[in-house]
Amino acid sequence: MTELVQEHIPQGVIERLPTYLSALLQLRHDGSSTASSAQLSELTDVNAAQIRRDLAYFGSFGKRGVGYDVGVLIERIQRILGSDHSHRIALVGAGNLGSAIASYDGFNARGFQIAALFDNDPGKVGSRVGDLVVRDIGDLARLAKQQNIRFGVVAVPSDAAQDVVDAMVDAGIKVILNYTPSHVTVPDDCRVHNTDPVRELLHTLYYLSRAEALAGA
Amino acid sequence: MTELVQEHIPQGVIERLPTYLSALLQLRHDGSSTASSAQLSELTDVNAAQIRRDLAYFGSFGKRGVGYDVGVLIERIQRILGSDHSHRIALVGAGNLGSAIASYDGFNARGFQIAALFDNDPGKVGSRVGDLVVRDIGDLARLAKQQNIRFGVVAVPSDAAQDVVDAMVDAGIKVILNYTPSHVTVPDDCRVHNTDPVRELLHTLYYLSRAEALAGA
DNA sequence: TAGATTGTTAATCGATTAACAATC
DNA sequence: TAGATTGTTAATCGATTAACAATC
Repeated sequence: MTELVQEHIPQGVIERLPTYLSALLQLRHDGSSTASSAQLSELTDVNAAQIRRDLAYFGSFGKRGVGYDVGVLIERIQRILGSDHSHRIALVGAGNLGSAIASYDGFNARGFQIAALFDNDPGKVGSRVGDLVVRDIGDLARLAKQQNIRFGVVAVPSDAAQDVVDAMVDAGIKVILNYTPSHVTVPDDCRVHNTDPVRELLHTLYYLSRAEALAGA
Repeated sequence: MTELVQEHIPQGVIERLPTYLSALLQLRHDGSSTASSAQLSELTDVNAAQIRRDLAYFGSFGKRGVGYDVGVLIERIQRILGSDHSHRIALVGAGNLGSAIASYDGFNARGFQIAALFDNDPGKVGSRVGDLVVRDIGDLARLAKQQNIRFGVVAVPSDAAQDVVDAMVDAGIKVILNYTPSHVTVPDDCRVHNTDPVRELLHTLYYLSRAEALAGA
């Protein structure tokens, strides 16, 4: 029996699922076993009708008059997203940023595991960063293929970004998180997400400027 | 003479302006003096008609038959966003992550300046990180008010996040970039942006799972 | 003038939300 | 049964885009 899924699901829906999941994980952590769309709305700043509508794209997971079972909904959303099992990540760059990412506790808790840490500095290769031993960047392709790693995180100096990305693509990595401000290119079957803090600041700056203009006027 | 600006501008428009700005800065860096909406479309993956439509919310900046003057458009977008002058940022946390952010070269290049770095560890206070001297977190409010700092970046351990955010709010900071996985709360007149890499990975994971399901079937 | 490209309209497309019957 | 809340419809709202007259 195959799952019934509508042919096209709006991107906005997919982007909100992780938000719902975060809220649900928090609810479970706090000991709640059920949640209504109204409660989820409170926690996520998403309209309650929209939450129900979004979930309905994938099936009916709630009980009328009762709400949603937190555990069940977590499981269903994780299944939909494909995070019902752990995914391995290759992290490249063992400097300050790489070390910070390697010890970031947000990955493991939510289905991602940093499987290997690479650097091109012979002085760093072999040293430990948290639980990881720094490996030579030359081993990336072999290890990534061996372990079927499809996620990569780039935490190297800007001017090395494209080279690292190219190496990741060659290694079969499909989703890349780029922490450098460099614009990098990848083939069509890969995705890059640039974590550009300035872009976010610029966008909020617009609203801030207007609020201050109003207050000052 | 006041600027003519429509009463309401869609949020999507505001969110795309930084994208256009990045492309234009790159074009200027590469020596181009004019750009058509078709060229910008190529660089940004945004429909050319939409770029023209978006810009038209704020005025008419181009020349028919010619295109947009890169320098002029950069200046106009920076003026619209409020990034035509530099903004000071207070960074809290002088660990690996804080040190990496302090030396991130993407801020200065685009109108943001890390004005001060704070930590609560007496062993770190007074030491240097790049060009900055680590200051005591107790000095945040005084310095932020003195220098009219309205941007804050949180790079501390998760369990200290809310305390730091509270201190930032007290110090008059209005826009906060939270690098911890903790959910933090702020008053209505402040904005928090959580840089949650897992959220982005989860969302791309959905598409990746489907692509692989198709390929495997 | 001929060619190019903007600014803008009007049509399409898609997402959001209020409302409510179904039902736990 | 009465109360609550889902799942879903239908209406609204808003954003995207093709098309083209204006014009450099």
